[in-house]
Amino acid sequence: MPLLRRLGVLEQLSPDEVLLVQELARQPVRDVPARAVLHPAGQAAAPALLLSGWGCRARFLLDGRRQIVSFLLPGDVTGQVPPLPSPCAVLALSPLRLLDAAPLLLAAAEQPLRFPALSRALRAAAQAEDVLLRNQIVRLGQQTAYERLAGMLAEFLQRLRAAGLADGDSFAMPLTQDALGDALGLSAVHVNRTLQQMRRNGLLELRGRLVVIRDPEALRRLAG
Amino acid sequence: MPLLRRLGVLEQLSPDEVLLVQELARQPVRDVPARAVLHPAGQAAAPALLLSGWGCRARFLLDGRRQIVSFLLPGDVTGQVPPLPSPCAVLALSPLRLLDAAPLLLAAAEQPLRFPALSRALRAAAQAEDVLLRNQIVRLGQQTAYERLAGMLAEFLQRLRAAGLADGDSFAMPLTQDALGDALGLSAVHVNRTLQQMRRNGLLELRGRLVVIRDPEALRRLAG
DNA sequence: CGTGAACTTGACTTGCTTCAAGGTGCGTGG
DNA sequence: CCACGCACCTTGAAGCAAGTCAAGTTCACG
Repeated sequence: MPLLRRLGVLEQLSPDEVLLVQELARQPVRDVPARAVLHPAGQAAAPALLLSGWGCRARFLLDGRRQIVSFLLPGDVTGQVPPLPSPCAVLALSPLRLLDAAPLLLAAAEQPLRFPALSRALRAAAQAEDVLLRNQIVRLGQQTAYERLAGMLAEFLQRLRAAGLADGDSFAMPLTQDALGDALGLSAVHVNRTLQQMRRNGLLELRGRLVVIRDPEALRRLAG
Repeated sequence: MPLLRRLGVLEQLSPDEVLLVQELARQPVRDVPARAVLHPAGQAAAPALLLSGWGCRARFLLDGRRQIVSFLLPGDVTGQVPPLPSPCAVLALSPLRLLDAAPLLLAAAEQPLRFPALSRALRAAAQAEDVLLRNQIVRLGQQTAYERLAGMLAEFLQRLRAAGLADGDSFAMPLTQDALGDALGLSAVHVNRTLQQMRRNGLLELRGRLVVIRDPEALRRLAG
């Protein structure tokens, strides 16, 4: 379970916390097909824990342009208690398996002393999300298509590793080039050409949805 | 005082909170010249309350490119307790007057029941900052130079109004076109040309540092 | 098989950058 | 008081990264 992995890596869970998480695991799982809208922009959302699949937070302009603000990967938690309306829609980019995260968030918010590792881990996750937002701003503002893509892929590798979902330097990426473009402020055509250039330069290989990073060092250098 | 104004607008202060704020106002003010580095990237920062002047959070790439991640306007609070290292540097874009914000943040964090309006206001401010980050991502990812500039100026107007620093539809903007460019992912030259086009289109007037918005409606429409 | 979504490739266009050369306002020191 | 330097703004010309349009190709799936 990616969340356990992520929390466990960060902190040692207390017995009470282990119980809470085990109880969570017995909750019913919610399945959602690719392309589903988990909730539209401007609505308050029930918090959810992503077990598997990739989603995103996105904003739409009046003329249909779409900006993917951030990606949601397995182990991520979306929303908060109490739920607040957000200007971002949440979309499923692949089939998703979700768990209600309200018990988790409530426990951490209302009894931080009883669930110390959990609440610290959740605060750290929120902090990390903030850093990713700022990284995204740097990418979009200053970097070339080549650098943006490198940075994004490096970020995926790092996040999936933390969730135990990377196999060495490779991982499954259930994204269309269109979605990548909408996140990176590029056209899908240009994403395509840039990926090809990276393959030609020996940075990576693509086998269907599988991304194999051949030169992680260069990737990180490009990302800055 | 911009902070009082912003907090007061949002919430009614309790007597205890009024006392705390009055005590703060008796603290020594820290003055900082334009172009100063309040603290470099990667260092933990003491939290500060900005009384006057404009600053920014910025990140630098190895080759010198600079991305201004967010602007700090009067009434804004930077940093947290306990201080945490951040990948962003904090810079003064004009002369600044600062106050130590540690007492404020500590009070809100440790005695939320005694300072309810204050802690709610600070949470709301953090939330608002988050929204601005996402807006910035949409701007950089999807919008043209013209739209980006419109959105940024609309945001300035709105934020300065909340701080009581806008005079109708005009405000003082102590920014170079270079700084605007570094925030919007544009060259200073292009910021210049775009501003001229806005003037020609009757969107705004510039008189030195004074920005006079002539058509706030159009500005907001462009921003999306 | 057929159908649609995603990926690929080529030709052309464009928004923005870069480079370069002034112009302007202002503080500072002779 | 003037001259100098410096930071900032303005304008023109040329180049380029990325977008758009359009025509396939590949592949998964019913």
